[in-house]
Amino acid sequence: MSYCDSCLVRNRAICAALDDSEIQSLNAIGRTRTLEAGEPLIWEGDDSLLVANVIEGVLKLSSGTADGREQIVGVVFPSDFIGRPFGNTTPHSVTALTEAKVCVFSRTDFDGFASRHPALEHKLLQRTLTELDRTRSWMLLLARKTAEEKIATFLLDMSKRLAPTGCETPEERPLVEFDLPFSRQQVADVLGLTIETVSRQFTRLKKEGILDLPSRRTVIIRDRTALEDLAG
Amino acid sequence: MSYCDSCLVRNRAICAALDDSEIQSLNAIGRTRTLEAGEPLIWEGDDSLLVANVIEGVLKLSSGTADGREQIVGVVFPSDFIGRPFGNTTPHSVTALTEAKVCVFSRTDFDGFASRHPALEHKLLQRTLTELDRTRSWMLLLARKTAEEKIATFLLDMSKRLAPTGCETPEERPLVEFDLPFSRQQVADVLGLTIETVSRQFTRLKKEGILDLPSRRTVIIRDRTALEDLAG
DNA sequence: CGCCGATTTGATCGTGGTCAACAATAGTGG
DNA sequence: CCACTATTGTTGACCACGATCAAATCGGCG
Repeated sequence: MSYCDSCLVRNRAICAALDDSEIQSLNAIGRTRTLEAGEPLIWEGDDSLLVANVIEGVLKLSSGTADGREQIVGVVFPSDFIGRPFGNTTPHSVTALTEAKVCVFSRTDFDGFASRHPALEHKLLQRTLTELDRTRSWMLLLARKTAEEKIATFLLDMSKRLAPTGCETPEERPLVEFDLPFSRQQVADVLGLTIETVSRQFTRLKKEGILDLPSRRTVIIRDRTALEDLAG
Repeated sequence: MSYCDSCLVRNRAICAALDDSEIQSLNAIGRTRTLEAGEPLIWEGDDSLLVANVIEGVLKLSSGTADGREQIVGVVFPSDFIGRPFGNTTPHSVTALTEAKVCVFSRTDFDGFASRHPALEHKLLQRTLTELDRTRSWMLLLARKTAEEKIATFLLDMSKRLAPTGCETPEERPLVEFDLPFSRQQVADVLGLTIETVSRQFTRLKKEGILDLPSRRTVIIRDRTALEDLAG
């Protein structure tokens, strides 16, 4: 009996490329692991020993300078793939933002398995290409957008990516109300801002009636159109 | 007889995954194209009709906001892959920075070919993973580094990536003198700065004796260690 | 209730952007 | 070959956005 049978992301993660017997063999080399909010899974610069699929929760990929400046370079959600296959070092840290469940593999085991299953590699390639597109778009935001535009873009992005994946794609059903899996500091680290600037922008959007912020992490989008205009 | 036989990047591009007979079939669906400096190959948001390998020259991937702010989100060199396979739209423009030669394929032809040649997809996956790592590192630069650090990092990166690829990897033999394939405006567009700031930083590095700038695009690194210290 | 970390708010500062003038270079045609 | 122009790059003065420093407030938890 395979754990994968009951896996929440069985049909969305790269595993969807595999049939039942193949899933069995993949299951044999993987194991699930639960992480608490704030718990690290991979450290920047470490040997690349692990890869994983996200089953539940949200994790950040981050990178920092020698003198302590930090930047979140990616955020991963259920069904996303984590880690650096076919390479010796992981260039970014991976840390859970919420309580999370991941399905981890030894990198070398996974590399071998992937090499024997082209359909899996194909899924991984598609996923990686999509992630590269998203990352490049984020570069435009980091380099050229104002603080206000950054915040607006970020909130719209989160309202889409946090939406439960049902029959329709998330893009079609963005959330109106959601809890950010980020502290103010982490929002700042995603957008290349400081915590104070993030805070000021949030309160401004609230004052203008575009948002409601009933608790520290809860966001309600009152006027999506206005937010889209601000996103630039 | 295959054109690929004489291809300069035959053993470095993803084509290296293919044997002679496979190269023949790939050759049958591709053609080479020459681009002049400044000539566009793909427009942002267009249907993804083309993919390509870079044979000679340097090209930029760029993205812009509605109101005209531009950001260069990637720079590609000989043997690099261009375009968005397995997807309907190319999210970024591709434009030649120098005179360039590329080997172009219809995206659908390429998709089909790749699906039948897992070794090719594997190479493409590796390349995409590496590019994603590089792009994420660049996010840290865009979001957190000062203008001086950006310029220093950029020049060091170029001194490595413009180095001719011989037996040793480029990383081991960075150039001391090279011609930038970028105008000042384009350097600004890579680093998320303005042309004036770029110009000021260049003259400052020259005054401090770290660089020589004998002509508009020529850079000579006089003190690499100092530059590395500035890169942060 | 009282403590501690997270967040908000306020005051001030500095980097890099903006606007403007000027200089150097490349390109063009007589 | 040189004048003339167009383009690109440099330099200067000033400004604004977001950073920094500092203090107050909120909220969760014992």
